[in-house]
Amino acid sequence: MRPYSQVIEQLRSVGLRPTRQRLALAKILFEDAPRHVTAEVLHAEAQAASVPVSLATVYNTLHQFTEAGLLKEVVIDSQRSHFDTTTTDHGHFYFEETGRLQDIPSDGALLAKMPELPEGAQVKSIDVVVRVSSI
Amino acid sequence: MRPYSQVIEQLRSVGLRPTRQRLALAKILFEDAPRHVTAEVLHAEAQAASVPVSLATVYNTLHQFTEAGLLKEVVIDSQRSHFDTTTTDHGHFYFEETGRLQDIPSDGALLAKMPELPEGAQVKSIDVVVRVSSI
DNA sequence: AGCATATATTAGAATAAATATAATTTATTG
DNA sequence: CAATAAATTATATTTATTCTAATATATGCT
Repeated sequence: MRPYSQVIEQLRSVGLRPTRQRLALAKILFEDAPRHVTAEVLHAEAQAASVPVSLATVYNTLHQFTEAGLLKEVVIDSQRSHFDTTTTDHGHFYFEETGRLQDIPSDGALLAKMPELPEGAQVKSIDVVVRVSSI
Repeated sequence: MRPYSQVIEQLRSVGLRPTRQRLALAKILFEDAPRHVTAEVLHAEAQAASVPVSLATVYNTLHQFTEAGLLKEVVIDSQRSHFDTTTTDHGHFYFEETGRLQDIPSDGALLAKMPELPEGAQVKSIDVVVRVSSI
């Protein structure tokens, strides 16, 4: 069993050293993926798992993992950043009461047709958020 | 010509007094609608139009107008809030280089099918953001 | 292995958007 | 026009995030 070898390889392939902190955060993030985290949540979970990692490193790591294609940033509210271990195209349910995120199966929220793009524009991503209330 | 009477009525109907500041901000917002603003932009435009209004009031007003259904909040990036004078359902193009927002005509980004909702959940809104780059 | 160096991590300071506070001003109602 | 309820304001505060510069760690070379 080489539990980290895959992540180590992925990190190396994007020029990131497999440090103790990055590996520990990767473990938390991916061992029960798919999941969604904020920086604060990930930091708290690291502390709880006795992994001493600073909040600055959590932020750095989330952004580096996102650049490396291991995570995807999900824009849900304008006040905190959310990251998703599922990097393929898909939408999200956002539960307003709890703040919880849930993936929408990829066939469940496709656009009926691609809107006409302004001249010269190139699509970077299509983000779909279905805000739901449980009340 | 009673340029404000419609806004005054709308404010009254939601229990908001038609103050000098609210009317001035409404004028800026709606006289060349449809448009999108952030709090900072609206504040700057008010100053430029010699309407002395504090940033706190701009924030209050944007939220009150949103509650009243005169504006719609658009979540584009996690760091500043955007507001849209168009309150009907529609998506947005977001130009990454310039930060500019552009409405997608309502027939241009409809979901192919409504994703299956979790039990007891009620849809509040469906937000579609197409991030585009001009490079 | 040991050393040099490039890269990471960290605590803490700094920044920026947004909200809260409490005093003052303004709009409404009688 | 007075009473009062609501709104505005300057300022302080909060919160998420980024920056900084010092320290620590990983890597490559011998």
